[in-house]
Amino acid sequence: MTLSKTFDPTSTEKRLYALWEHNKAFSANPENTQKPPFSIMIPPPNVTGTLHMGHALTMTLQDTLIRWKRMQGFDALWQPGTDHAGIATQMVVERSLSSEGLSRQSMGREAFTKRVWQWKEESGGGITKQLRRLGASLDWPRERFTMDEGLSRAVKEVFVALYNQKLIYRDNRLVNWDPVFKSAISDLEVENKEVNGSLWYIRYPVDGLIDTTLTVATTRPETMLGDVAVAVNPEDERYRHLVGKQVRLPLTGRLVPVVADAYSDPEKGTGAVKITPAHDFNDFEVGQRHQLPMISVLDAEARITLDEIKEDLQAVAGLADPAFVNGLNGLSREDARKAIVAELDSLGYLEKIEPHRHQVPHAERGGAVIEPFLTTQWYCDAAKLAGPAVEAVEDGRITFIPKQWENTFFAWMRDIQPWCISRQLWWGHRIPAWYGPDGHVFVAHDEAEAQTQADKHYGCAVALTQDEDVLDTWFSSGLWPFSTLGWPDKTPELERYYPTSVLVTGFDIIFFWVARMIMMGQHFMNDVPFKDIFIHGLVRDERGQKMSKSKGNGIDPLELIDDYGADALRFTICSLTGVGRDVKLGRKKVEDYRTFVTKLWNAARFCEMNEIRAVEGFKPETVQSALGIWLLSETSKAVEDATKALESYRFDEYALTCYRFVRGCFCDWFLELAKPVFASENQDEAREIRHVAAHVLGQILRLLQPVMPFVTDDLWHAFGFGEEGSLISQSWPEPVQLSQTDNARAECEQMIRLISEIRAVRSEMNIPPSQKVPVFLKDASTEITERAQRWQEAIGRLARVSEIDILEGELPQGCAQAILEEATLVLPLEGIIDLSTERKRLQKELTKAEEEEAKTVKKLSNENFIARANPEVVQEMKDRLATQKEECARLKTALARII
RNA sequence: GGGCGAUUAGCUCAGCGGUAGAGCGUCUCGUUUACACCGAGAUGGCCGGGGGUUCGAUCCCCUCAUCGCCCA
Repeated sequence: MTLSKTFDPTSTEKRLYALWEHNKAFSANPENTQKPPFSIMIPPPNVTGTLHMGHALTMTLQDTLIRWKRMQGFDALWQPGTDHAGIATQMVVERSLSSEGLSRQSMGREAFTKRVWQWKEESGGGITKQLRRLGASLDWPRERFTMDEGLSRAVKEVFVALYNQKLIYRDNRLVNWDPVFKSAISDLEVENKEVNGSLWYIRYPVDGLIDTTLTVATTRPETMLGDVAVAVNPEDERYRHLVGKQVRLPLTGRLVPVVADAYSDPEKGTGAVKITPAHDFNDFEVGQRHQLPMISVLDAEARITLDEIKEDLQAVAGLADPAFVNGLNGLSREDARKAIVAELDSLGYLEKIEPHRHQVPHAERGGAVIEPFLTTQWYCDAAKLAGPAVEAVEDGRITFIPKQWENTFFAWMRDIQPWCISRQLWWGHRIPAWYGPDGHVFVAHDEAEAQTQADKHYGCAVALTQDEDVLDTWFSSGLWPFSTLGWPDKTPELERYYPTSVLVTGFDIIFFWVARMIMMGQHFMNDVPFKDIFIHGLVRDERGQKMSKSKGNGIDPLELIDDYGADALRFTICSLTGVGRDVKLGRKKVEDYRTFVTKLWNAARFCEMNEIRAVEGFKPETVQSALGIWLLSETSKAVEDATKALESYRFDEYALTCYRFVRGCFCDWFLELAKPVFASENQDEAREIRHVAAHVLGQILRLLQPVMPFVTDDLWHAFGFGEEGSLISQSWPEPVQLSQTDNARAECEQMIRLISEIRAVRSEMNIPPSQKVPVFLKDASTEITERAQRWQEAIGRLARVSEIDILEGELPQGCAQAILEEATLVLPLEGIIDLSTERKRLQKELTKAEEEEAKTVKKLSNENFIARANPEVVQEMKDRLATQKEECARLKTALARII
């Protein structure tokens, strides 16, 4: 076959991916005990999700690792799947219902759930198709979904077990409440946003002291209906005399105590703070410390409700009017606030209003202002589960890369709060708890089991009703590393792939997901879920801005793949993934790295044109030519570096190593130096160089397969290395140890330096490449001379040299000169160059060389250096000085020769 | 307020005790049998400021500044 002029990513990607899938090239094989296992769990994307750059980043890294390990001979499992994303999915389906004039309430739970499943089958999981476009080699037949039967069984099993172990319980406490969804949400799903608000200063009359008021400052005046105390700092002299007294609340007329509590900050506001335990997390704790009642005055939709206070409303002239308060019933938070502030103002209890910037909690999804809300929810005792999870990281069974994330993990785990696991949604794992007529709870795997428990408990048959709520999506995600492998059954997969090898994810879900997997894994599997955790950064745009829909600065990875190919995108991502750094990615970067794909393609075309084909049984040890040995040893170095880079998750170094080797070594030097060999009479050498080229091209394709799977496989097949689609299952290259490479290396490196020197002189002297120039060697060793003779053809082509010879006698007029070790390269250019330019050029070189020499001299003249530094370093400096001195001397001589 | 990270060439980033590097950009030259999605060459840096440790600091320690993230 003949390679087309350019690489066509689109058709190649489509063809190869289908072929790989057809060949089951991504399949793990738990029965194959010959190979050691290596496994990665995909962080399950949201089933409503579409591929964004964040996915492209994390999946590219994972795919690179899994492809690399597969080549290294591991039985590699990359476990695919998606999660059911309770809130997000329910939102999506409710939105489409509302466009049909329907609502979830009107259709009922069962019909709604059915509808969600229907949506999932038809439109959900589109991301799995998109991952294929990226080239992700996931073991698709093993794809899982958190709502699958198997995973649901795991969820029930875990819930029941934790309940029986008293690690799951019900509790009435404050939760973060989304008043739009009317559901509890996790602390972690709350985003605090700084907003411009106000601080309202309100006077509370002190009971029994005429004309004495205590002024509280608050950001939420509407909650004063539910105030149960005013707190002042016990150290605060201003208020000490008031502690133990009571104040009368404006509007409601209730009496509440003044308590001393360190929570009150004397520096903030007036130093006196109103306490509303049912509507503020800090106040809740103050309330508990002082055994204060909790009064809710907002309902599930964050509207004023008077249910708990209407009995106690008092009429106090000029202070409290029950009619006003009754009028607030059903008002939104915002409207109630306006009405209350206006009323306080007109009654004269509003002292002042100050502008105030403060944090307001918002729901991450939907964006509603979160309301702390007092409800009964299911909780998981995360503190108990955290212990063994922390230990696993402490004793090194789990390693974070980069390590500093361990501190973040520890800090959160050591102060972990009870985990609210119930959600007031319909889409998710319904809580396996049933209630008897008196509210007694029975937790069981299914209704029958609950019924049996109930029958026993009550001594007679009673009707049970199941808990309406579902579990937090992260509850099921926390089980992902073992539930996907078949737990609670003892499957071969579970036995073989748990614990998994590495988890690759972003730092934004360390708490949400990573920590929970470790807790659940330790508790139920009695082992860590993964050994390494590679935490990568976030994808940002070129200017370092976070990509977001609202900013409109996001880039669609699929568009990039369409325009530049998946290989280019993947290579760009790897190149930019340093340790612990965000990835700034723009279209331009991908465009730039695409040139590398093209370069590889063109190099391959050159090889093809020169009849370079895969050679069966090639033995690197038999290579005789300096060029061949040099390339093979450079290849070994690249293989070693690339492997080391991948071993330490240095994707940037891996990419860079390949880039430099292919471009800087293989293309720029080897192929160029090979041209004269191919053109020469020496058929033996030409054949050998062809074989070396073929071998190294094969090594390059192997090295790049993990990151650029498409173009490499295409070439692999084209060059006859193997069947189409077979590169993925080839072995990872190993460095070869050649004996006696020193001479060959020295020779090639010296000739490269020689060519570079001549090129530099020519370029600086502005000699056009079309003009060939002879080069004479002065003071050259026989070694250089012989080498230069042997490489005459190559030097001629690459340095545009007409002939290279030893300089007999004196320098001709008008020469340019360059220093190469002990030799001086002389380019006779009379009439072509301006002598003063050459003088300036040499003078500049000399100045630079003298500066370097001076540095070394300074160092060596420091007695302390000689006495205290490592002797090897001292010797190195002495050698360096000798070289520098010689170079300076030669440059001076060269300068002196210019008349 | 607490914690973490960053600060190196115009830009994006490596390096992290012993002559400051890459890619992109810029400038110059160029179409020599793979490649203009190209080649050759050059230009470009008080390695954020100050102090300390050391024979020697971009690198280790302290401190300040600026920016970013997380937690309150």
